[in-house]
Amino acid sequence: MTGKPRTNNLVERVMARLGADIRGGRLGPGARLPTEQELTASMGVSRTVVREAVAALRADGLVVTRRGSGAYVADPAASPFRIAAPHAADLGEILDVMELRLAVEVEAAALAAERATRKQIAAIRMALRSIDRALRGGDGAVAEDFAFHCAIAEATGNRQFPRFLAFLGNHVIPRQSVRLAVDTPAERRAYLERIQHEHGRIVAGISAEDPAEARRAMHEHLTRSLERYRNLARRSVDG
Amino acid sequence: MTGKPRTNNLVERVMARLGADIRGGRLGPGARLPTEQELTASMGVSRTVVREAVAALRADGLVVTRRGSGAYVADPAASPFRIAAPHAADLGEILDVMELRLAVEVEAAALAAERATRKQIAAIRMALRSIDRALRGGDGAVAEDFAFHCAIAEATGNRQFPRFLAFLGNHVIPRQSVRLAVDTPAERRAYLERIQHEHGRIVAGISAEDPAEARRAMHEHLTRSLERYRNLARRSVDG
DNA sequence: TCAATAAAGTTGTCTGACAACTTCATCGAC
DNA sequence: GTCGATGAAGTTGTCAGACAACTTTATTGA
Repeated sequence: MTGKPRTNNLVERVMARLGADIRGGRLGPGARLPTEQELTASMGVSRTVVREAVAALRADGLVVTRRGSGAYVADPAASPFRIAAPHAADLGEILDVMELRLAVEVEAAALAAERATRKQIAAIRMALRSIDRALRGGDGAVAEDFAFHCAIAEATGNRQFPRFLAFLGNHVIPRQSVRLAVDTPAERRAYLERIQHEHGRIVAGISAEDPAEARRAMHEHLTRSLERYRNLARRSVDG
Repeated sequence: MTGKPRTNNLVERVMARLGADIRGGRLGPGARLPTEQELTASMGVSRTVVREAVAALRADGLVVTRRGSGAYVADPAASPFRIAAPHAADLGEILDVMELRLAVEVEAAALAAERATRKQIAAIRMALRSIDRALRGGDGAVAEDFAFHCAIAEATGNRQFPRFLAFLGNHVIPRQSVRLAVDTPAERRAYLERIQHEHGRIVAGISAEDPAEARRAMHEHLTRSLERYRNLARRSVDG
């Protein structure tokens, strides 16, 4: 029924079981975990393995340990927010995360329009020129595109924005790389040029210190990007 | 100079050192960590401690281990995004996170307006009535307010939004509780009524399937909230 | 009844050992 | 000389036992 364990790693097996008990609610906040002795017995592993598993769960913020007393399920309020790397296979999950990214970037553009320093605007402009250069070189300019968006996030003056984007960018920018394979060179050039036009409009909004315009421009830019990706998802599902 | 270690926990001490080496760039992605033997020697702890520290770092996604080969700094692209619970003392950090929340909630309102099912809209309306009831009972309705925002996040149909909000809500809703202490009862009632009026406008936008209006309403609502908090921060700093 | 004390239980740390696997140098055949 | 096989050394994974530090509970005594 349960099948063989997917991993040879004993620590992960113990982690998986305890993690499931916690997240599944069988062990509520504040509940005490089985003692190390009980776990070694019930799972047939050594204390070393149990302790490493608990150490990992502690690092995840799921449990706290009290010497002499036991290990307890942590208050969820104290555990940090995490977004695991979405499985590349799960298109739905990727789309969900992309929407979250859109939310963050749209506001970032508006904040950048309100607060960007001259230096930061110059950095954004430079990133835009880097994309131009890469495009003229026949490149997809994926890295340059990402750097451009990061420059805007930096210009918010809010450290959470670049942090968030830096994470998402690593996972959720299959844009060009995924898409370019299915297009003709002519379509591709047209597509990249339109992208760059959209970028230009975003920069104009920020430079003009017009948050509403910056927001609109970024929103349209990312909505189109999302829409393309959604079509791709539909296509790969239907046919 | 460095002072005594803040923790008695040896595992955390080793984690702190390795984590600092990694995040500080002294150990770049792909770099190999010192062997367990070297770490036991250089830090004067047992192998047990070193192994638990490495297990924790692995759980954090900072390190991957290869049996027979060594432990390596993970590709940052594979490590999950985390927002640690902001220190309550650090007002600037809280404001930063609140801006991130604003970004997410504004888009959530728009998505809810596009996609909410009848059932979801009913849930939002019910949450709104719960706030009403609590207010009439003389309560601050903090929990009910949070539930209202969560209901909107649910109505996006995107699981990432409620997840994100569920985390932030636990940390960043000192709104009323902080503020109410400094106001007269009359001011307080007026304030809460205006909040509720803003809520009503958000619901109207969502019900009318008008994303632009829902977005505007939510944006104004949260911007005011943020502004109040900013003033509070200024006040507590200046005087 | 209540406080001090003892005992049992639990996590934290140390030590030593072996298994499983990787890496690299050495050696031998061609 | 080149290339593959072999073996040794090094490294992580797991097990076992022990003691220290601390908490909780039960016992005892006033």
